[in-house]
Amino acid sequence: MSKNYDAAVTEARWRAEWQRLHIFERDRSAPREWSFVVDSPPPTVSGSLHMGHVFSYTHQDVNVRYRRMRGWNICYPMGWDDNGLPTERRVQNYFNVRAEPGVPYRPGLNLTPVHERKDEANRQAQSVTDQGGAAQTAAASGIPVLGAPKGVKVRPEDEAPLVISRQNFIELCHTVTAADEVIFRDLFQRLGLSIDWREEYATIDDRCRRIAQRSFLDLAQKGHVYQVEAPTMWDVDFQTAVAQAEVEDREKQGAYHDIEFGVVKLASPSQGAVQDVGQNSFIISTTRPELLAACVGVAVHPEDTRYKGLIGRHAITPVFFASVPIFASELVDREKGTGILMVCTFGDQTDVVWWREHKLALRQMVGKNGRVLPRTFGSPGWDSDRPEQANANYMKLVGKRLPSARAAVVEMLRDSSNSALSVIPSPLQGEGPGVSVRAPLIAEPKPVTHAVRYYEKGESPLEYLTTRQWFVRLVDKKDRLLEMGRRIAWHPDFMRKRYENWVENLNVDWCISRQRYFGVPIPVWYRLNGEGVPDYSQPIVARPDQLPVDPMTQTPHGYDESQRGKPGGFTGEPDVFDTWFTSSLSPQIVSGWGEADDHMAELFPMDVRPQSHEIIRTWAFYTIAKAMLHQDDVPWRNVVISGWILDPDRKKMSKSKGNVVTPHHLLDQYGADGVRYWAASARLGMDTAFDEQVFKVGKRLVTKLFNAGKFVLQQSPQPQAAERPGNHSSHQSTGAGKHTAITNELDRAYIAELQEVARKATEAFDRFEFAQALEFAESFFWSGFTDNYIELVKARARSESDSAGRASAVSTLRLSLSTFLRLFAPFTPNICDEVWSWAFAAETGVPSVHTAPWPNSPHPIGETERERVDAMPSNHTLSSVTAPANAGSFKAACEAIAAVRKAKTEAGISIGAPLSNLKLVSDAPGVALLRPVIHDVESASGVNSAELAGDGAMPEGRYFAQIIPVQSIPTT
RNA sequence: GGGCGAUUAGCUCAGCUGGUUAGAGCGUCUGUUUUACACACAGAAGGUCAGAGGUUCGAUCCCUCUAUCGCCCA
Repeated sequence: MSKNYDAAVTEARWRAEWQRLHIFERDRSAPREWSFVVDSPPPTVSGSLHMGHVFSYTHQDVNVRYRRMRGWNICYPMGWDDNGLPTERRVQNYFNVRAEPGVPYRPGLNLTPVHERKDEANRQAQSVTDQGGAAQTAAASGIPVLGAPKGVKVRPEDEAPLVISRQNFIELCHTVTAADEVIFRDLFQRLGLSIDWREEYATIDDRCRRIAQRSFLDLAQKGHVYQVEAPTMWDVDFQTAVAQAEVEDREKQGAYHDIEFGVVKLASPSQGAVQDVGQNSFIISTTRPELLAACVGVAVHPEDTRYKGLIGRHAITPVFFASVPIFASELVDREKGTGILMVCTFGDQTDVVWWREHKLALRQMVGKNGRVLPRTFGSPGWDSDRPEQANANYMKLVGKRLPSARAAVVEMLRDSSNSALSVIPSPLQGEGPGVSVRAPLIAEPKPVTHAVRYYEKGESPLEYLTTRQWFVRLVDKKDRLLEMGRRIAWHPDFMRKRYENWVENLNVDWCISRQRYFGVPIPVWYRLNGEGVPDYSQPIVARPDQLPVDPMTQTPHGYDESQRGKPGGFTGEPDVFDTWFTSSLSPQIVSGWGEADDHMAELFPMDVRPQSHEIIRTWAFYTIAKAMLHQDDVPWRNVVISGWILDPDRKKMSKSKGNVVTPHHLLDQYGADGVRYWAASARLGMDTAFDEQVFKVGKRLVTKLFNAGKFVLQQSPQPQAAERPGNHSSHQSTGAGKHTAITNELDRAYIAELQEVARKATEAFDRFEFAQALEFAESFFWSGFTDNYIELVKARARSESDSAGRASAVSTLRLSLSTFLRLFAPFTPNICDEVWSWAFAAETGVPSVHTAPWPNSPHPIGETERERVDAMPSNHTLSSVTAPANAGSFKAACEAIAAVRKAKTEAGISIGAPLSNLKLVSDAPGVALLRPVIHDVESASGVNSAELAGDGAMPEGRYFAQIIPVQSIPTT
């Protein structure tokens, strides 16, 4: 035993030891009722590692380690969520490449990452300039290239991206994610997560691809998926559809543009011209003037008296002179803007609803890349009363991105010749151009802050584009989804509400297709007709025995590769699944659903899903949906929600704010145990401000365990025995039965309290409230054990005369240490196993504390566990100790010694100073309680014999100490 | 605008089913080198439990309203 604890060395040793002992490995033959199955959400490895990962993944492990000690057969796998947009983005930036269809595959393509190319260029620059500072500046801003004309700088990231094939691009994605996985695996292992690494998977590997495609086949067979060309939320930068769950609102600065529309006069008023109040124009207020060319209607509230007369008539748009219907809808917000609004293809979700309900025209002016498409007014679907002027105006927009298109439209709106009223015949003003009318933009734009929808990972506002997409039908299954939510126990319970709110508000089906390369392919092909046009109405779905399949490189049954893309042949579906489509299958993946080694019967539904609250509406929701559609069951029985780590100002940590804390320096400084303590001390579901002080507390606990362990094992039950650990066979008994050595009243009373602490910690753990369990164990360890019990029995544990009392004290110290090591093992696994290994491993025959029985296992979960608990020697079993005569004996002794300490402090003498006289005053019951344990109080006080007075009135505290110190202590 | 949560010591947080004088750690102040530990120990100061009403014999806790903060959704 060394003087100080070296966390880094010890933790590395135990990580290796746990692997060697195979203690994290699931017993694959164990029955379902003894198994505890964890559905750990596979992290997205292309994201940055932060303390949030450490936080919530530690929560999982703490619960898992507890359950393992209770004797459950643990299934704790880990996967990596590799596919998706973030990976592609990383690969694009990392190698400066772009994939394009039709580019030939280059086998063995070996690319240097951009930053390495920069380093290389930097080295060359350094050798030329020979100036460190200059080279650094060059590396940051651009570096001179050898052979290039002087002063010309080329940055690798400024070079045009290398265009590569789909297959090469996918290979690069695999390369990058494989490297990312290593980083995550290292962190998780360093944290000491007790994962069964034999079960490691990646959502992009063959097995997961097969299961994801099997999921699609099952949904197709059950009629839950469909394909349709429909307006879908679309990210113009990434050029892909996004699902409702991936959308977030951002408060953005915009402006209301007040634009005057014209009203077409009633052609043949049935009731005469009487009620034509002469309203030949109205003002709409819009934040999206750039969509004016896509205007297909005007909506007003049916009860809005201001516009009632307009319903059923037609409006004329300025600039493009299109005639569009004016209709009534309850969905119009009368308070917003002027209460009358233009309906476009498509400004938002409501436009889509109106387009469907009122059978409006479709004027798609925004392309998939977010630029304005070429269109011709005057052609079918693009009516205009003045096509030449409309087209001249529209030409100024074509090819522009939407922000600059907006500026251009606003300019046109300032031009009075673009007024809608200029084409409306007016009895007063005549008709046609040349009539003096005002500009359609009747006022300067009014700045406004409003919510704009973005893809959560995107930087341009989402557009609604009509594209062909695959969907899973969920909107018609809300009731069943809610029922599934009710069948799951949520911890804390109020988190269920978030799920329910999400389901209740669901209004579009789950769009599962993504226009990406790196992902699981949608396993379908389409027949091509004689003109080579795909027939989307009857997709060819892959056969089960083909999975996993890539329709872009493999062929459907009955076709061969030469027919690809040919008239009468076939074409492969180029799209891949939404990431959630695969990652929502983690319970099925771990259980091997439909695989040769199908373990659904042993592992499904799973016991617990640990996760944080921001993915309730996405990950948890989709996982519940999948289990419902495939297995008609819940995916798990419990969901345990971790909160968030906020920065010290209680703000959400984010890369853009630059307030993200990464874990590695904290692991170096406080050890895995210290970091785990920090994570485990947070209440379930609660967001917590990052506070480095808490790590310090964790490290303190580790040190204290080390020192307490050292002290306890240095005590010998017999005066003559050698002072070394492990030599305690004399009082050791094995198997169930009574602990014969612990006879002293104080010791028994102390053990009774420890037993109560263990019981409370166990109950807290069973509710997944690990922080409470830690709190119970920690406070009693510190104040009950180290500050008081050890101090009270120190003298007796070394007594040369009272051998029974000494044996009792030492046995209690050891049983107590054994108990605490097990209570803390889920939280600080390294130090606990280290101290356990000093003596208890050999003594109990249990090599790791993590496989020792939990100190409070009243109801073993099976025969194996019953045997394991029974095999524990009685000197490691709390329940083997005889109950005390008075339950309060220990507490009384603690209060008495506290009174003595207080008196000593007030007298200004050392806490260890001997006393010549001690009088303890209390009431009669207090004295009676204290009398049986007074000897330990006396020795801890430094007095030979104390006087007990039972007639005192106690203003505060139960005991009051009157002391006379030993006046002069001879110095030695 | 709707939903959920939070507000307790200078800071980070506990506080169970309503029940003596509201707790812990950190920080602060004072003291102690004591043989497991100075990464320790002992003692102390520090609170109108966000505010206002209500229910109750009794409210940090239950109810209503208000304020502030956070998240989610429109």
